[in-house]
Amino acid sequence: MEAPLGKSNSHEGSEKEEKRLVLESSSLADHDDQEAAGSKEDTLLKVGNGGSCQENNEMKSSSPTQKDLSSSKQISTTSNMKVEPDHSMASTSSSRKEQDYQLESARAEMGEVREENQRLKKYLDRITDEYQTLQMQLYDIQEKANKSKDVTIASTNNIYNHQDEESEMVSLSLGSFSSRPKKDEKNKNRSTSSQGKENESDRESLSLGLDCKYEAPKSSATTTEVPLSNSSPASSLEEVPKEEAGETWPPKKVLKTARSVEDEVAQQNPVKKARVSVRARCDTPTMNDGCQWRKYGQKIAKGNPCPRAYYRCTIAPSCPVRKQVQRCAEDMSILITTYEGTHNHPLPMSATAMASTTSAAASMLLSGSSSSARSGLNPSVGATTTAAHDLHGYNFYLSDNSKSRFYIPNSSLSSSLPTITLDLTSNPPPPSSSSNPLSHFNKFSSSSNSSHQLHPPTSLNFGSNSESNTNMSWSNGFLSYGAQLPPYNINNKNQIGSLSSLGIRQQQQPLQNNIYQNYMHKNNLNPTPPPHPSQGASPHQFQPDPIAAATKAITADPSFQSALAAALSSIIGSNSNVGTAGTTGMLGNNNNQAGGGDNINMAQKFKWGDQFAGSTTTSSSPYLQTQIGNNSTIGCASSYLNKTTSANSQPGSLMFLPPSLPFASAPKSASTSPGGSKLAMSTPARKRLMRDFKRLQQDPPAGISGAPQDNNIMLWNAVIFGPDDTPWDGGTFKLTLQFTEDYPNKPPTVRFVSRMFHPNIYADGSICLDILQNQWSPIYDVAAILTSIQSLLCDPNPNSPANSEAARMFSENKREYNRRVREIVEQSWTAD
DNA sequence: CGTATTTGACCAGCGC
DNA sequence: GCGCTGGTCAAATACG
Repeated sequence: MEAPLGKSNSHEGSEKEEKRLVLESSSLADHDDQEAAGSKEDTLLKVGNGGSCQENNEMKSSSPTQKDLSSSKQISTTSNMKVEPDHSMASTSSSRKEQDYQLESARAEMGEVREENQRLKKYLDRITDEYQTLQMQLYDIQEKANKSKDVTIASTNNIYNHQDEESEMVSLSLGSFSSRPKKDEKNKNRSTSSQGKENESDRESLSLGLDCKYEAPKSSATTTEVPLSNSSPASSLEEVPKEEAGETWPPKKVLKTARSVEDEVAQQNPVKKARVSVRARCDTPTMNDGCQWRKYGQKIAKGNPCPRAYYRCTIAPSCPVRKQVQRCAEDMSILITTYEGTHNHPLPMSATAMASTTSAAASMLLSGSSSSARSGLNPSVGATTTAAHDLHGYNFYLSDNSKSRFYIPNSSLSSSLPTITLDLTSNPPPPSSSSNPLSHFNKFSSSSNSSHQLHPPTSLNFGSNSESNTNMSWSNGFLSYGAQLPPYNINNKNQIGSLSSLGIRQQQQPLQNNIYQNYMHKNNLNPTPPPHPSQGASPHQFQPDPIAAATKAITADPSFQSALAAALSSIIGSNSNVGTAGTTGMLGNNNNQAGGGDNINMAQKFKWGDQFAGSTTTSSSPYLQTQIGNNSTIGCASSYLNKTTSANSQPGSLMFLPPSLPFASAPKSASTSPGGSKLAMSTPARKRLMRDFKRLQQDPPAGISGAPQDNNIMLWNAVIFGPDDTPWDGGTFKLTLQFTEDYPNKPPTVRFVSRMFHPNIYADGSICLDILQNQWSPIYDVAAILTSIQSLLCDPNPNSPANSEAARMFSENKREYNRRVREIVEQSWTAD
């Protein structure tokens, strides 16, 4: 791969043109491209020594990096053209004419390629449309079926299921351009034992996406199929925007109605299942993943003194999804939740994040399996997709029990299903790899001792060439696979797993507490969470004046009334929650009853909430963003999100305390919030902002308040309270956040309205903060932004001053700096 | 009293 | 074939 790349570097211009063309093609083509690229490499290597003529640049454009379905055509063209220079160098105008002719023909070829790309694009669009149509039909059918729960539905169920399967297949085929063959397969298989055949067809469809030549020879009843994964990796990329649009995951989940016996057998057929295991630090018996679960069993598993609990999804009586929950034997603070199966019902908002994540993870697992199977056929490309993966910034690795089966498509053991693990407990890379420049984001790592070691470490960039890719992590993503890393790193206290969009607050809190405790430990502070205005029965006793002043300041400004309204309603409505939060640092909403039924209720209370596919925490804050250690390399102040090891980091007290003034948990407020019908939410950005807003309400970081303006969700007003026990203590600082339709792909423009004196805040209120600029990631939501800014207040970076005076003062005369800050704080009380 | 959880029994798959 | 293990079921129990 490298050699041809190097050779083609001299033709970057033509490459760009070619890439432009290529970008139009579906990402699914990539699999084929890689193989095609491989052959191209050979060609280039053979003929590429003939020097390079400018005239031929266009024709040499078929670099290995290009992605085009019709690259094979170009290969021949390229090779021909590459040979040409040898002649041209030795001859004169006659050969030049020949070159021109070749150039013309090459251009013609490119035109054909463009047309072919267009055709493929249309084909993809059509498939997508069909898929959406099927979705709609499924919804209708399910609604009818639910209304008339009649036994006779059993017969029609087959039809529905078939349609569901088709839908599922379509979704799987979105990336493979193989829906038609699949449908044929379905028809063929309809009359027989549907499950195995379905597997086969699914398998084929998936394999087509990876390697058209691959045939699952042992597939029928022994192939692994991932009900969790309704999306191929490629479609996953596309799904994220859809998910933002609130219709991806639940709809994709097959909406099977009353489960027939066959279906039941099928669903429980281990052959069909893959598992997604989530490791997370959690103090509670189960993670709150937004779903409603019922415990149906408990068992002591071998090698672990902690019992393993078995849960099944009870959102829908027919839902086949089950999960196992068990404490990690090595570290009791880690909860291992293993999901299995596919929800066959729409999910509550709060559950979609985990569901989509596990779905994508399982999808990757499947794709890895497929590719690995294929690798046997074509080892040169097999490694490209066989890997642990990174999704949404989480650590993925293949579990040990999958090491033998993950790569063997015909696994049939229920006890050792293909499993992919999301490690949310810490960063997997060991210290030796911590300096890896790719470690900006959490990476996939294959499990230790697994056969993944067969694949050398490398990286893939998924879709990073597409700005339109709204997938939070793909666009950032390096896929580091084959890394010979331990599956998880429990002991690395400085590395905190990234848990952003899983919607698991229970996971977050312990992690946050870790951050907090780390901070406290580093600073020799009493780990007891500092008091906070809203905490306890007499919250205001601590700082009555600042809070009163803050309230006055806020109320004085009509533009912040929405934020205030939300805050007040949350206070009124969340006393109990705050009370339960107590000193544990847990947020009030965390009901860890094995179900999260409360979440569901809450989600249902949000009438508008169901329109969101992602949970309110799908975009939850990247509190746990892996520390990068690049503070000094960034022009602006580095967010605490990026430097969890910073000794000067923001006290976690505010973050990890029970919610303060801001919305504690107020479903009630949702109906009265600006998030109602007033706010148009037709675009992904708006929908995402609504989710951010809801999350701010449900799970507000302490000391932060924010809300969109009444008639413009793209413009938010926010208030940040100065962190306690800092010179900023008691300050109430107003900000505006101006979002664009590119959000969350692009950061909002954040500006302090209140007058500030801070090394990283310009005179006009704009903020020099890395995550608002070059370190922005779509996983950051409003809460994360505000929390970062809040953290920035007492953790400035004087090396990249936006306010040179403040920076100098901060560095040279801290006393005077603090005095100026206090002035600002006092001004914030009376500011307009 | 309805619902959720617990717990022992049962079953299936796998390895020896 | 037997034992081990994982997974599920369902009666018993606990809880609100």
